[in-house]
Parts: sequence; C-alpha cells; structure tokens
Amino acid sequence: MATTETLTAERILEATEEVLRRYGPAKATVVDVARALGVSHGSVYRHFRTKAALREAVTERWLRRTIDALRPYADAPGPADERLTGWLTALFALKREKAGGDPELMATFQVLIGENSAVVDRHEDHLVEQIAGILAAGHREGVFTVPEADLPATARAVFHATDRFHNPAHSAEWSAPDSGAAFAAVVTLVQRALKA
Amino acid sequence: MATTETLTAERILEATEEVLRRYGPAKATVVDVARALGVSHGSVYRHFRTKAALREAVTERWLRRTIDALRPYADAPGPADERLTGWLTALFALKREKAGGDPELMATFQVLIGENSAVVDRHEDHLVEQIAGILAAGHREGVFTVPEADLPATARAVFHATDRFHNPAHSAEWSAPDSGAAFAAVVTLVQRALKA
DNA sequence: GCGATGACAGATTTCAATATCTGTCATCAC
DNA sequence: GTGATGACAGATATTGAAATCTGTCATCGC
Repeated sequence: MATTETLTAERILEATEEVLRRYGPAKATVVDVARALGVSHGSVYRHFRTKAALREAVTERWLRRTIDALRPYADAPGPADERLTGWLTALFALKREKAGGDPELMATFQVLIGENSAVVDRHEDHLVEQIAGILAAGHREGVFTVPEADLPATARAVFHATDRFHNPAHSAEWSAPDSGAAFAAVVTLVQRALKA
Repeated sequence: MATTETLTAERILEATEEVLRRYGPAKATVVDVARALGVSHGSVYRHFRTKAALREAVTERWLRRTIDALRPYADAPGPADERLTGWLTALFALKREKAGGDPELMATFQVLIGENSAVVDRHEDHLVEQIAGILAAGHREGVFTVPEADLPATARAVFHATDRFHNPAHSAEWSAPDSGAAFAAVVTLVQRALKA
C-alpha cells in the first residue's frame, strides 16, 4: 500500500537483502520483508514458496554479482599468465574489501552460504570455468604447459589452492598484515606449476 | 576423594578432554571436570587460572598430538618429493579420519580452535617448519628447484595451498566422493611448482 | 479472473524468573 | 606449610509461558 509499483520477485529480493543487512540472518523474518515493502507477508509467499527459497534466491543474486564483477578480468586482453594473476588478485581484493568494509554483512552472507551449499557449488563451478578459460587460452598461447586433458582438473586445483584467499570461511585471516604476501607466494607457486 | 592419586595438570587435562567429548564445548563446565575427578572445582583452579586457560591447554595438547603423528613422515627416508606427498597425504588422512570418525568431536575441537588463535598460529608454524625441512632436503638433493632464499615463504605457500585439505573449517567437504581426487590434483600442482 | 489480504494452526523465538557456573578466598585436614 | 575444600558474589545459562513467525487458504477488491 505504500507504493503503487507492482510487486515483483526482484523488488522482494532487494527488500530481503536490505532486511538481512539491517537485522542479520537470525532476526530477519518474512514479515519484516513484507513490512519493508508495505504488503502482507502472504504476498511474499506468492513469489517465493518458502523462507528458505527466498534466502536461497538472495544468496544466488549475491554470488552472481561476484561472477559478473570478475568476468572482465577473465576476458581481459594480454597474456594468460598475467590474466590469471589479475583474476585471482581481483577475486581476493573483492572478497577482502567486502569482508573488511562490512564484517557484519560478510557474517550474514556466510550464514546464507552455509545454508545453501547447492547454490555455492554452482557458484564455484562458474568461477572454475572462468579459470579454465584462462588456462585454455594460456595453453593455446604456449604460456602454460599443463597437458590439455588435465585442464579442467587443474583449473579446479588452482581454485582449491587459492581457497584460503577467497573462501569466506577464512575471512578473519584476510586482515592480517602479511596476508598479501601469503597470497602472492601462493600465486607464484601456482604460476610456476602451470609453466613448469 | 574417588582416588588417592595426586591431582596433576595432566590428569585434569585428560578429564577435561573426556568431559568435552561427552558434553560438547558449550556444556562442558569446570564443575563437570572436577566431578569427573572426584575433587572440588576449587582444586582445578589451583592448576589452571581460568576456564579459558584450561581449554587452551587442552587445545594445545590435541594439536601437539598431530605434530607428533606427522613427524615420522617429515623425517622419513627417501627422496624429498615423495616425502612431501607422503607428509601431505598423511596430514589429510589424519584430519579426514578424525572428522569422519567422530564429527561431533571434530566440531568440539573446531570451537576450541576458534577460541585459541594464538595456539593455532604456533601449531601452524610447527607444521610449516616440517614442510620447510622437507623442502630444504629436496633443495640439497636437487629434486626441488625453488631458490633457497624463498624456501620459508614457499613452505608456507605449500601449507596455504593445501589449506582446504587440512583446515578443520573445511571438514564438511572432506566426505565428498571426489575430495581425494581434488587433493591429488592440488598435490600434483604443488609438485610441479617445486620442480619447475 | 487475478493478485493481494489477513485469520489461523503449528512451529519457533523471546523474555524474565530461576538455577547453575566461574573465580575467589577464608578455612580446614594432614 | 601445603594442598584441598566449599560458601559466596557476580556472570552466564536454562526453562517454560507468552509472543511472534511460517506457511496455508478462504475471501476480498479491482
């Protein structure tokens, strides 16, 4: 009743994210979301079957934003080894910035991530695909010497090897003064492996 | 009063571990520990200034056991590259076995680990030292080509790159059917880097 | 007809009273 | 004298009654 705009899934997701931001994952309720939109909570249930589905959709939206922010680095011009370092650095910077800038929001999304492992798995697949794209280009360019058949497994290995620098479970460690050096050392290790 | 044995720090630690195992980290109290030993809780405070100090000591003991279990692999005979793979595999197997065999106990120690980051940092230093020892041997043998000056940073990078396979924060992922393959892929990556 | 509503049942959470725990210390037993 | 005890104060946790939330659905207004 507050506005005359149509109630869309998108508007509900936006309001849900705002409510999560304000109240945190433990206290955010569907009633809060409805109140923020000026509608009854029954209307929210018209667009999302359950509260869990709503939170899952918010999680998915948030993760997709990361994917989209990274795509330019995956598709950047230049040699593949530099692109890989650029992409990994961008991922680390993005996550570290989010964790440092608003630790509470980070904690909120960590809870959501824990609730929606299937969504997170798909997200990981997308990130690994971006890495795989860079590795394939590097293989064509002759910069990377990993056998072509191993590329998918290697892309995932690169993702896993850098886990500590993008997995939110480690966000507490990113504020350490030497985390940048530790990250650089792992990237160096990975680059050596790919060029071996 | 239950026994005539002397009350030692060691006996208290053993009882504390048992109480933690039985009740979990949230419900285990100093009174429980005293009860298990048949003494008053005041006597426990004679050996440990606070409950936090007691829990820290238990954490330290538990982590030291891991260090001791791994030392044979660090000091094993044979070429350094094989020793490194053996050591990493032993670490992963050890952690996975503990996590799979008794998930609740694992969750308990994850809580303790979260409470005692200083102890954990020292533990990590010990593990990194074992890796560094293997890398140094590999350098002498000519198996690893990493510059000698980089060895300490590289040892830590190897530890970080394999984080996902020994950090308890990831224990939920270790039961996945492809975790063994993912681990092998990362070890392969690390070996390629060291021999590059 | 179509999306929105709000009353409702059962599940979950909150809140305040009650109980237990942590850490101290004067006292006790040997 | 040494080490153990248990009463105590303040902090923390438990409990159960009351409030709120989730998810459904018959009904409403456009």
